[in-house]
Parts: sequence; structure tokens; C-alpha cells
Amino acid sequence: MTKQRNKRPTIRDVAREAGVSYGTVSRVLNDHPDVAPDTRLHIQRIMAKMGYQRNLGAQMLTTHQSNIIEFIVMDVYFGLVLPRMAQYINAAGYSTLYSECTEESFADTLNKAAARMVDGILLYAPQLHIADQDLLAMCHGIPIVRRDYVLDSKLTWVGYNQEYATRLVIQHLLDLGHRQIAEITGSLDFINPRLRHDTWLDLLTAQGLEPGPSYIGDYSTVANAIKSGYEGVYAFLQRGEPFTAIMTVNDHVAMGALFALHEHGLRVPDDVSLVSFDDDAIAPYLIPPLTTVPFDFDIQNRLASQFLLEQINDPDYKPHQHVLMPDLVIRQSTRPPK
Amino acid sequence: MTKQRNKRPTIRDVAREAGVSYGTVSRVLNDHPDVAPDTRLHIQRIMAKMGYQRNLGAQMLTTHQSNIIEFIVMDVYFGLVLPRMAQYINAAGYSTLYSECTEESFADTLNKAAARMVDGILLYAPQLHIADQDLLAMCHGIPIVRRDYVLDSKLTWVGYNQEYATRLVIQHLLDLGHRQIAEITGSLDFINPRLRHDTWLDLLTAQGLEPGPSYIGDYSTVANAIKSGYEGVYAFLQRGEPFTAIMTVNDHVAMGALFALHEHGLRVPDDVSLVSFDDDAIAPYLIPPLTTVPFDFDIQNRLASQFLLEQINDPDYKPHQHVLMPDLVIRQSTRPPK
DNA sequence: TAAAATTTCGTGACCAGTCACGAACAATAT
DNA sequence: ATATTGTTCGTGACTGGTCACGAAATTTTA
Repeated sequence: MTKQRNKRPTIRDVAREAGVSYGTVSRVLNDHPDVAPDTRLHIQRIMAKMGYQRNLGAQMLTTHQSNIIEFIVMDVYFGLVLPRMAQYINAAGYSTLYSECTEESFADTLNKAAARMVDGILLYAPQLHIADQDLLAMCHGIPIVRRDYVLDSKLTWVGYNQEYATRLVIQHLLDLGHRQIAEITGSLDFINPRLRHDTWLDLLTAQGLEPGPSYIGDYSTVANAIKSGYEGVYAFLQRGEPFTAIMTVNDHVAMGALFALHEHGLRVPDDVSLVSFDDDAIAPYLIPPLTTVPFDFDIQNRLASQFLLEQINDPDYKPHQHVLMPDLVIRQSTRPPK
Repeated sequence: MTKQRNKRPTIRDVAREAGVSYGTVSRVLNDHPDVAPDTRLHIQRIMAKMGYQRNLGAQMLTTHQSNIIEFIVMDVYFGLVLPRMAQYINAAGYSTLYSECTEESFADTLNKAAARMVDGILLYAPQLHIADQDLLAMCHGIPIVRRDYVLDSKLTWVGYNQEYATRLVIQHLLDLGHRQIAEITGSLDFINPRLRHDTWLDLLTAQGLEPGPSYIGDYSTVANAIKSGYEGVYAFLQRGEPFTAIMTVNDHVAMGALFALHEHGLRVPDDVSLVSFDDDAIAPYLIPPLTTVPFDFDIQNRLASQFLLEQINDPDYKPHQHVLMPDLVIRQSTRPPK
């Protein structure tokens, strides 16, 4: 009784067909030089003819690597970050595993990554505060790169200088003559909101100004971000807190704020100036187009994946931090106060 | 000379430590009933103590499955689709592999999926026209579910009825009194634009109306979508084609159109009515809030992953097509023409 | 022409699990 | 007390690759 399942050909099937030993087939599979050019060609032809595909389970078992890079996202569900990241990973011949986790499930996620023999980890976790050695210990030796601005880490990361970005925004508003500058931001447990909030505070108090009202929302999803912007403005108005300009944590928050201002008959930029961060695709198409600080996600993704690949291939890779400096794109949402 | 690498404990290490055979350990690992309750507990304790994690490569090799579900996206880079999908996949104990591909690389992607012994495939490929048996042949027996409205397929898919959705939109505009209804859509090779375009055409000609101008853009990314809406309106105005209402293929296209109309001093809905599809988070926060047909991505993702899991676990699963019927959400972007 | 060096390839051990088979022992039925 | 049944567990074969070692064949050198 023969097994009639449509089994895939193995390395030994190919060897038999080609009249060589399985070792030789393994060699052509791994581009090992110890094989004569014409036998290599012959075997490659046979493999193509039989539709041979290497069994990745077996390969994992012996080599302890999986040709997978895992992209772990924590506490944030933008989605948009992934597609380009995946392109860079796949272009390098790896597959992309995507995981979301919370602070509690983080250790499990990393354990599973180790069990999967993942070759590298890209981490996007703007809320995660962790000592380098703790993170390394959890990673089981898997190379890791953070796609974040992580001031206190000596591991490899890529991110925009948040203090500098905030300074651009605040200075622009001050130059225009604004003295009551509000902010609508996210949880101060997140790195970026925290850094921007602190910078905002520092710059204004350095000018002898009272920091304008501050609203802490949630920008972990697009829908929440818009809602936070909307509710932030409502909170300011309800509490009667004066402001002539608002700095929002991203463009979608600005969109919500814009809508709320409009509902109250406040015009941007005539009555209120609005500045945000990211320069998402929507920013130039809001009415009025948004003054914002472009954070190029694509560049960050490209650099992060590039550094990770270098780290994977170079056994004595030296971690380094790549700080990007943003510009300010001035559009029509800012103007001197009346 | 002992190997001092920090090797992970194997099933046999656990067995030795627990004083049983490796077969027994394998049994507790797989919840096999043939093991006494107290030995099971004992072994579980040992495993926890040693930090044992099953080697997934070895498991793949013998079981021919990987506990991975692959989400393949083709020709489209929304990104937003993924996060929720991943949650459902992960909640079922699978890892999520994310791949993007084009029509050319599709076969390779599926071959690689087979080599990875992926347990199931979720396919989001609104542009892919392929006969069921061809698709099945490419899948190497891996269960597959499409997250799409694929009229001519008897395989499993989930999607909103596009003709019905279009009818809602057009009927709404007709009821308001519009007679010159334009459309800004995407490539007619895509299933949804094609079906909507045809329905738009049919309904208007059935009313004895001349179909309004049509612009074919590209909504494969958010940025392109907005730009297409913008350029569509410009094209209409430049060519002097009259219209009192526009049906756009999604909310971001509508956003671009809104911006272009505003630039030309045309007010929505006073001068032009605007309707779109999706009800993305931005739709209620545009000015004016957008009348649109909500396509609940979350439901589609949940159903698609649910059907896939059923198909994976049930050997004689019968494929079926799940058609969702949308509503129309009327906001402030539509009004009778002047 | 023989010795040495190089190229090319076969062999076997190994990776860490799974699973069918049957043995040992205890529990129940006759 | 013996036969039968059921529970629990050990054993060995197997999955499909990788890699080090050494043998044969071929080329280069003395």
C-alpha cells in the first residue's frame, strides 16, 4: 500500500533523479563552492523540473534560523507603518512576521520569537521604558532594532529628534507672536508625547510665559486620534482656557481639533493657529492645509531594517543610534494672532 | 571540550530531569490523554522551571504545519487592514505572516507559503481575477479565504455587496434630484471599482440619464487616493463637464475632491454633493461630514479569519461566500441640487 | 612518471520533535 | 484464581535538511 499523498520532493529525491548524493544537492542549495559547475547546473535543472522547494522546517532544525524577521508593535495600531517595512524586509529575502503585544505579553512574544528562531526583531514600542540589559536578556540573543527615538538606550534605534522638532514648532509660533500656546497630546508614558510636552513646557517657561492648556488624549488608532483632537478643543473651550494656537501630537488629532474649532465658529488660522507632527498624507488636504513637522516613516523604516540586516550579518556589529532632524513645513494653518 | 553555548533545553533534557521518557514529555506537550494526571503536572512543572520552549522547526518537520497564517495583500497598500486581522489570527494561537506581492510574484509567494508549511492563507487581492481551480492549484492544498467580494468564485470569501452599495448611493442622489452624477474611481481592473462603475452606468441609463463624467484614479495608497480625488475634480472642471454630484471610490478620494472643489469656490453640499464608500475614521470629521457607505473592515476581518480557522480544523469544510449588505450613512455632504 | 595538491563528491551523525506499537502493570470480570 | 480490559509509559523509526570528515578522481608539480 503506497502512500499516494502528493508529497513534495525532498533533497534525496532530487539526488536520486540527478544521479548524485544528497550531500551534493545540499551543496548547490547553499551555494557551496565544492561542486563542479556542470553538475551544479544539472542539479539546478532537475530541481526546477521537479519543482523542488527546500523544507524550511528541516532547515530551521539544523541551522537555528528561520529567514524570518519579526516586526513587533506595542500599544499602537497605526497599521500604516507596516507595509513599507515589509517591503524592505522582503527585498532582503526574509519573510515578515507581524506581532502586536502589550507590556504584559511582551516577554511571551519574545519567547515565541526565540522558539520560531526568528533572525531579527524590529520593535516599535513608543511606550516601552526598559533598561538595555533587560531588553537584551529578553531577546535570547536575537538582534533587535527599535524604530523609535529612545534617548536613554545604547542599543540600535532610529528616530527623529523630538526636542528639536518641538522647538521648531514652538519657535515658529512664538515668532508669529503667539503667547498662549496649548497642546493636545497623548499619554505622557509614551516617549514622544513626553519629550514634546517637556520641551513645550521648558520653552514657554524660559520665555516667561504661562504654558497654555494641555489635553492628554489617545492617538493609538486613527479614530481615537481624531476624537482626541475633537475632545481636546471642547475641553479647552468648556473650561474657558484661553489659547491662540494649538500644537497637536499628530495630523489626525489636528483634524479633530479643526473640526471642533469649526463647530464653534473659530476659524483656522484667523482665530486659532494649528501645528502638528508627522505630515501624514491628509495634512496638505485639510482646509486649511496644515503646518506640520514631517516625520518620514519610509526613511525610518528603511534605516531600521537596514541596520537590523547589518546586525544580523555582522557578528561584531556595533550598536548605534541614528537621530534624524526634521524640518518644519509651513502651510496655511498658522498666522499671527489677532 | 564541552559545548558551552547557551543551548535551549530539549524534550529529552526535560525527560531526564523529570525521570520519564521523552515520549511522555511529548504527550504532555500535545495534550495527549495517555498520561497520568500527576506525572503530567510534574512534567509541566519541570518544563516551567527549565524554561522549556518547543522547537518549532522540529515540530514543523514532523507535523507539516507551522502555526502560521499568512496574510497576503496584493496591489494595495492600505496597511490599516492588517492590525485587526492580526489580532484575530493571534487570538486563535497562530502567528501572522504578512506578505505583499504583485501578480507576477504571486505564484512565488504561494510556493514560499507552502515551503513554510503555512496553515492557512488570507488573501486580499481586489485586482486578482483567477479561476477557482487555478487558485487552488497554486495553493498546494493550503486552505485559503479571500477578504473580498468575488462574484465569480465558489471558494470562501467575505465581502460587501458592491452593486447593492452602489444602488444605495445612486438612489440617494436620484431621490435628492441629482441628474448629473459623476464618479471618481480606481482602475476598472479592480473588482470593486468595476462593479460600482457598471452599476452606476446601469442605473443612470435605466433612468434615461446621461452618465456624468468619470475619472479613473489610483487609490492603492492613502496619498494616491487623496491626489486622485483632487485631480479628478480638476479634470472635470478643466474639460467643462457638468456635474452636481460626485460618487468617489473611498473617503480619502472624497477628501481630495473636497479640497479641489473648495479651491474652485464650489461649496459642498450647496454646489456639489459628495458621496463615498468605506466610512473611514476621517469621514465624520471632514467639513462637511461625509455621506458614505460604511464597510466595516473589522467584521470582514473577523469573519474571514473565522472561516479560515474553521476550514483549517474541519477536513470536510464546505466553502461558502459571505455577502454583507451595507447601509448608507447620510451626513451633510449631500443635498438637493440648486 | 611518481608524488603532491586540489577539486569534487559520498557518508554518516545530528538537529528536536511526532507517532505507532507494544510492554508492564493495575483494575475489573468470570 | 485466571482471563480480560484499560491505563500509562518506553522504544524506535522517521521527518528533511546541514555539516564535518575523508575518499576518489583529477590536476599540478617535482
